[in-house]
Order: sequence, then C-alpha cells, then structure tokens
Amino acid sequence: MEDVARKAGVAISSVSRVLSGHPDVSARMAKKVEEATRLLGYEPDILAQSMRSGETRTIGFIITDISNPLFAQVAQSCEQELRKMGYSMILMNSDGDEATEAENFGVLRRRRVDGIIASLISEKSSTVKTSLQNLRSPLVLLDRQITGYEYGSVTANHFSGLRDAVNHLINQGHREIAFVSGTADVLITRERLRGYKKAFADNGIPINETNIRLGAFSDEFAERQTYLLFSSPSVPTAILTGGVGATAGAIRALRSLNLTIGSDVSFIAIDEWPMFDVVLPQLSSVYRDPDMIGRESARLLLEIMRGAKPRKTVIETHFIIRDSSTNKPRIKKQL
Amino acid sequence: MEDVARKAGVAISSVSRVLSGHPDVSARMAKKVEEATRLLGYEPDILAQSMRSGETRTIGFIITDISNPLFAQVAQSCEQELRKMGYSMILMNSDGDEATEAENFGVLRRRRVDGIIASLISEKSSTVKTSLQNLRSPLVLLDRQITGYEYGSVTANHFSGLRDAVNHLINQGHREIAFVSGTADVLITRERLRGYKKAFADNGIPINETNIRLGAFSDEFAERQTYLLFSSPSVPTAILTGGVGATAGAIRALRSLNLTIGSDVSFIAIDEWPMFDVVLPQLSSVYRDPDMIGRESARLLLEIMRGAKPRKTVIETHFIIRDSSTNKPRIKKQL
DNA sequence: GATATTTCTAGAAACGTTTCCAGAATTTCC
DNA sequence: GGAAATTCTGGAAACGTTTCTAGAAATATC
Repeated sequence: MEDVARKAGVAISSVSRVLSGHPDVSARMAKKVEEATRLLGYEPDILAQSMRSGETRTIGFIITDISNPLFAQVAQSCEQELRKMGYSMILMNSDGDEATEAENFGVLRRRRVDGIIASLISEKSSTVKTSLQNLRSPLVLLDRQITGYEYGSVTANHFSGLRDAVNHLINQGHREIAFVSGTADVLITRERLRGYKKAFADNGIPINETNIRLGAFSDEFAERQTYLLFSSPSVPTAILTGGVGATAGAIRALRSLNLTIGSDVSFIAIDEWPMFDVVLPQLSSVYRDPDMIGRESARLLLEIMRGAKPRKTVIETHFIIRDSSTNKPRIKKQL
Repeated sequence: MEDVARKAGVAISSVSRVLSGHPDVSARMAKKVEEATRLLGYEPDILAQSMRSGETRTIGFIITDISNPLFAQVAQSCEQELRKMGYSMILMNSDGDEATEAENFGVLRRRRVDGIIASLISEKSSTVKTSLQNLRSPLVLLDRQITGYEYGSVTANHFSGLRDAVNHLINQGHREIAFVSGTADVLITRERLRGYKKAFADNGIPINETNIRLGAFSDEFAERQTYLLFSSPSVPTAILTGGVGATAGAIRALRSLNLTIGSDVSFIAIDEWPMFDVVLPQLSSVYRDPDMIGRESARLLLEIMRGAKPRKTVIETHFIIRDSSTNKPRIKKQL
C-alpha cells in the first residue's frame, strides 16, 4: 500500500479511501491511485482490514459431520450465498463430540467471525450452553431450539411431514409403526415425534411405545434398533427412519433379516439426499429442500448481522408417496 | 491483554511470552499471568496473532462442489486432520466455473491462508494458471497435474483400477465397453482412460472409440451420453462410469431404456460414496478411500508448509467385483 | 480580490498481538 | 562480598489496514 502511495505520489490514506470507495475522492486522485494499483498488482490484505475494521467477513459453519450428504448440500448452498455477499465460510465438524463442538465455538470466537451457523449436537449439553454464553457473534441454529440466548433459526417442519406420513400408513391399515431416529435432545427429533403422535391421536389409535426408538443419528444405532424391533415376537409392519444414517442402518437391518421393503415392511425415509431418486427410487419419504435451508440460513444470518431482530424461519416438508409404503400390512412374517 | 498485564502487575510483553510458551519465563511470572488470564477469562485474538506472526493457521479448500458425497467425505477427514494440528479450513465451491475458481484463489491469497488444497476444474485453463502464478502459499492438488508450478499432489491410482476393471469385463466376454467420464482436461480422467486402453491392448483387442464419452462430471452429461450409446444400433454390453455424477446419470439413462443392470448391461462404477453398499449393493466398483485422501492431503500440505519438498502421493484403488458385472454379455436387447 | 465555504488530502493514531532490544534482577564464582 | 555471567522483564516498534483530525486547495460569494 505504501508502494502504491509512493508510485501514485499521494498519501497512504488517500489510497485507502480510493480503494474502499470513500466518497471524498477527486476523479484525478482516483485515476492516479487505480493506475498505480494496477501497475503494481496490489491487493488489499483482508487480515489487516479485519484487524482495523472489526469485520472479518468470515462466518463459521459448525456441523456434526459434513459427510452426511444432506448437510453437504446445505453447506454448499449456504457457502454459495455467503460468497455472493463477500463472506468466506470456515467449516468445522464436531464429530458428534460435545468437547469438540465447544472447542470449535472457541476457535470461531477467537477468530472473531462475524457470525455462526450451527447444528448443535444437543440442546441440553452444559458445555454448549457456556460456549454460547461467551459468544459475541450472531448465531443461526439449524433445527435446534435453546433458551437463554438470542438466535435466529431455520427449522424444517417435520411435525406436519411426520403427521402426514403416519396418517398415510394408518390409512393403509398399519398399527405397529416403528420410528427410529436420533436423540430427543434436539428439536428436530421432538417435532418428528410430535407429528408421529399427532397422527395416532387424530385416528384414535393407541401408541405402542416400544416402537419408538430414539437415541442417535448414526447408522449403527438405527441398524441395531431396527434389527431388535423386527426380530422380536411382535414385529412392526412399517418403519419410519429419521435421517440419512437411520435410513441406511434400517435398510441394512431389514436386508439382514431377509425382509423385503415394500412388501414385508412398509418403509418411509425422513430426509432425502443427492441422487436419492437414483439409488432408492422406490422409497417414500418426507422431503425438505436442502438448498433452501442453506440459502435461508445464510440470508438470515446476514440479516441479523446487519442488525435485524433474529427471526425463526420454517422450511416446509413434503410427504412423497412412492412404492415402499403402498402395500397393506403383513401381520406376521412367514418363516 | 493489557488488562491481564495490569491485573498481574507485569508488562504486556511478559503476558505474551507466558501465553505463547516462550522459554524465558520464570515460574513465578508464569503463575501470576496464568492466574490473571483465568480470572479475566482472557483469550488471545487469532487475527492479531496472524497479523503479527504472518501465520493465519488457516487453509483453503477449493472444490467443484461439496455436495458430491465423495468429496464431502474427503473434506471431512481433511478438516479433522487440520483441526488436530490447530488449523481451520475455509471451504469454497467453484461450482464448475473457472471465473469463480480464480476468484476463490484470489480471496484465499488476500486472506493470506497458510496453504491451499484444491481440485481444479481444468488443468488447461489460463485463468487458473495465472491464479497459481500469483499464489504465495503452498499448494496440494487432488488428482490434478500441472506444469510450471511447484505443488504437492494426492492422486488416486485409477490407471490400475480401470485396467483391472476392464480386464475383468473382457474376460467375461465383453468387447463393446462404454466409458463415460469427465473432461480429459484433468489428470484423473486421463489416467482412467490410460487404464481402459491398457486392458484392451494387453488383450490384443481393438477399441471402438465411439464407446468413449469424455466431457463433464455432471449427471446430465452422463445420462445423455449413456442414453445415446444404448439407444444406438450398436449397443455396448457393458459400461464404466467415472465419478458419482456419472454413475447416477448412467443409471437413470439405463432405467429409462428399460435395461436391467447386471443382466442386460454389465455395470462398473468408478468411485463409491458413503452408504454405497446400502443403496447400490450389487454394483461392482473401482474404490478409493476418501478418508485416506483427505487425511493424506492435509498431512502433505502441513509437511510442505514446514518446508519439506513437495511430494506426490498415490492412493491405491481397488476393483471390487459385485453382481453388476458378472453376467455374460447380451449382444442385442430383445425389444 | 478578499473572505467564506466546500472539497480534498496528508499525517498519525489505532486495532491486538509478537518480538527486538536494552536494562534490571538474580545467580554463580572466586 | 563484589564482579561476571546468566536469567528475566519492560518498553517500543512492527504487522497492513482504516479513520480521525487538521489543514491545504479549490470553488463560491460578495
């Protein structure tokens, strides 16, 4: 910058003013500086700009695991949107570990990011609570709900999605409907559960609580629980799986039990992911648009950063009927 | 920091020395400073540290599209490895657009990242060339090869993978083997092509060049080309698809033509992705370990950043035989 | 043409660290 | 116990910008 100033024969401050679009600049000055800038190939240092201005033009994206293809798509559209507005995105996986998550929040704070978009592991964790208390930047949560902290949120309406899906199954004659999903420590699971229960209530049908298996989003958990459910004496006739991992785990378990999806068992996946239609063309699902989620979370965060009051955005879900859930229930598997 | 110094009754420089683990610090001083730090909840500002030290402890990760689940997994393991070493990762999608890619390189340069891991759109592009010339940080390329610039690289050995896969098909009696993959402007495609040709040469069989369709990694391209190939008078009896998108597109096309994979057409996918075994259990594939790729690229970059001479790492691939490629060729589809 | 007003420019301080340098305090040695 | 060697500490400069302040130049007004 000093070099540019010398080359243009002006002061450093004048160079800054030209380059940052300050109004008090004469045409002659602007031309001189731009010429010198071009000649020397000068580029402003974002670090120093941040240092002085207090804005880093960086936002943090904390997620359990980017290798979940649904979230990869969310991250992509989010990054696109942020980039369009001149922001860069720091990606951090918390690997399902609360200590790592807290550590990640700490790093983002010390990096003075302008904002954070996060999908917390658990809303109950005390480590996360303190992480957030110490936070200085605006926050947008994905499918989470916490108290005692102001934040924006983007949430999928899984209540209506699940309600519609379970209604559909009940109409087909199903009564024993398995529901395998992640921990109830996060809003998304509770909303799914609420939808599940609502459908039963609306139809005046009692719920068999053993069919509900909430614990972890991993495929291992889902595989184990599905196996247990469908190898027990009272086999469910249908299953709903909450999330990419759960769907994968459940399919594995059913396959190992030689149960055919769509005939032996009705199957509805919650969440799709890229190429879902190609790889699992027959699977009914509760769909939410990941691009919309990513885009919306970015926009919402920028809005809050500009001083707007944090909003809560709801993304609608759609129950999509395919072959895997149109069969009538088979009460007992023939051995 | 000033507050800490005041509270501890020492100079700012002493605080810095204690916190950054400088050797010239007495035990008494260390204790005083640590106590004051704890009491005030002080945390050093990474921005200011970077400003002064010249190290940002940030690396850039440039990729066509993180929503490709294979690359999402690469990104994840890469980020894990970098985080372990105290680095943060800035993720940038270039969206398949050369101008965006160049812009991303520019932003990373102005952010003074300590290093970059990138999967270039094209090795031939002139915009990329100039981007790299202006780069100041070490670079690791994924499956790419360029000239006139020093860089480390992590490359999958698709030569041997494709050779083995095509050999296998030829042994089953196939002669007309379609190969649909991305542009030949990048090393990975050329290596795949080399493996394909080698197998034919080793078996003394001439290649029908119309079976080779190289152009883009998108599923649209693959779908179109597969459709054209398999609806032409001379239908191939087997197909190899290069990359996640190509596999998806080809499956779509074959499905629309009512051709059954594993009986009407032999199918070998190049690349797997998370849950591949669940969603496409019967598909033979050429496999490379994405976690290894991510981990290795991070380690290699850190190594170069510490002053090591850039290396080229090769990740071995494995041809995995499953049901989709064990049928004998059907010369003509019955209509 | 002199003064008042407006527009533009230069210099310097500030952002929060690290690190150089010099000097103070402590230890070692005879 | 005093000089020399060693260890430790404080002050200040530096990293590359932006922004404040004040003053210079240009324009407007009478």
